[in-house]
Amino acid sequence: MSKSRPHFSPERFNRELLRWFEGNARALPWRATNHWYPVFLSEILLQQTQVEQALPYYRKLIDRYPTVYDLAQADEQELLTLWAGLGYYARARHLLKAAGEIVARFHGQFPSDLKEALSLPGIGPYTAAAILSIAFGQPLPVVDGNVLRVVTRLFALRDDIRQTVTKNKVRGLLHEIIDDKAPGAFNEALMELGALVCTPQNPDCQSCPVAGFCLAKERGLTGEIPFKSPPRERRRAAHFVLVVRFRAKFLLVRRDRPGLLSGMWEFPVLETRRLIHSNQKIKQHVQALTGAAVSKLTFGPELQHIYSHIHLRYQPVLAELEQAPRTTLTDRKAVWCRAEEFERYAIHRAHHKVLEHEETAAWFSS
DNA sequence: ATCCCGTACG
DNA sequence: CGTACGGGAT
Repeated sequence: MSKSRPHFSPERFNRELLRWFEGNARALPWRATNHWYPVFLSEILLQQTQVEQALPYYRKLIDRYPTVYDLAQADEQELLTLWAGLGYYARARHLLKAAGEIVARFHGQFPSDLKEALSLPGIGPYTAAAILSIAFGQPLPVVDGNVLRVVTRLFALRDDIRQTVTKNKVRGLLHEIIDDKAPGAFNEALMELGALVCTPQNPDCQSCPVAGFCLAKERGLTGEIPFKSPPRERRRAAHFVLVVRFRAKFLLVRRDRPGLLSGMWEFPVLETRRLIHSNQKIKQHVQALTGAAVSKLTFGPELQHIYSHIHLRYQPVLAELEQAPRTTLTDRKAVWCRAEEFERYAIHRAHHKVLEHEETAAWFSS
C-alpha cells in the first residue's frame, strides 16, 4: 500500500478518521450497546435503506422483538405488517428465518465465523462484515454505497461502482487499511463519513477529516467520481386497482410468493395494456372474482409508483357489489374487512397511496 | 426526472 | 455475473 501510494499512510488516515468519528457519530439507537442483536437488526434494516428511513422501523421492531428469541418466534404476517412501507420485503422473511437458525443452529448466539454468518438467510458480504466487525471486533471491511463513494474518491478510481469487480477491488484495498484495533469503528466511521460529508452531490470537503489524503479532491474529480454506469430502463406496467366494496367491507388479497411484493396484501389488480376505461371488462373481472354482480363503478385519479425495475401507472376503481360475494372467508389469501382493520394487514406502499389520496380516501370512510 | 441504498438466485 | 427486488429524497 504505502509503497505504491507514498502519499497515503493507513496509520495517519485511521487516526484522523476515528478522531472525527468520535466527535461526529450520530447517536443512533443501535449504537447504544455492543450487543450483536441490535446491530444485526439494524443492519438488515439498513440494506438499501437510509438511516432516517429505517429509524422508525427499528424502534417498532426492537420494541416488539427485544431479543433474538422473541424474533425467532414472531408471526410472519405480524412482522410483515410492521415492515409494510419499507420495501424489499424479502428482508423481513429472511430476518425471521435467520433468527430461527441463530436459535436452532447457534444456541441463540450470532455465529462469529464468517462462513457460518454468510450461511444465514439475508446475510451477505456487507451485513456479515458489519456485524462481525462492529459486534465481534473482526477486521472485515464493509463495502456499501457510502464506502464505495469514499474510497473511489480517496484513490481517484474511475471504476464502475455498479460492478462486482469494483466492490471486490475496494474490499481488497480496505483490507490493507482497516484498523485491526477498532475495525467496527473504522467501518462505521467510513460509512458515516460517506453519509454526512463525502456525499454524492456537493461533498463538504472543507470539513472532511481526511481531505488531505483524497486524490479526487486534489485533482478536482469529486464530480466525476464515483462513476456509475446508467441504470437499465424500467419496464412499464399499467393496472386497475379494484377497491371492491360490499356493505362497508373491502376485499383484500395476498400476493403469492415468490415474486414482487410476495406475501403482502393489496386490493385485487387487473393488469391492462392501457388505462382506458373498459367498464365491461372490469365488471366481468370483479364478478369472476367475487361471484357477485357490480352495481356501480367509480374511477379515481391515475396514480403512479416507481420501482427500481418497473414504472407502474395505476388507476383505482371503486366497484360496489349489488349482492353478497361468494368469496370464501376461510381462504387465507383473501379477506373481507372494514377500513379500520387495514392497519392489521401488510399493505404495500403503492396500494397504501389509494388509502391516503384525498380523492379516494372518501371511499373508505363510512 | 434522477439520485440513493445489498442480497438471492440462476 | 446479470437480473429481480421497494421506497424515499431532491
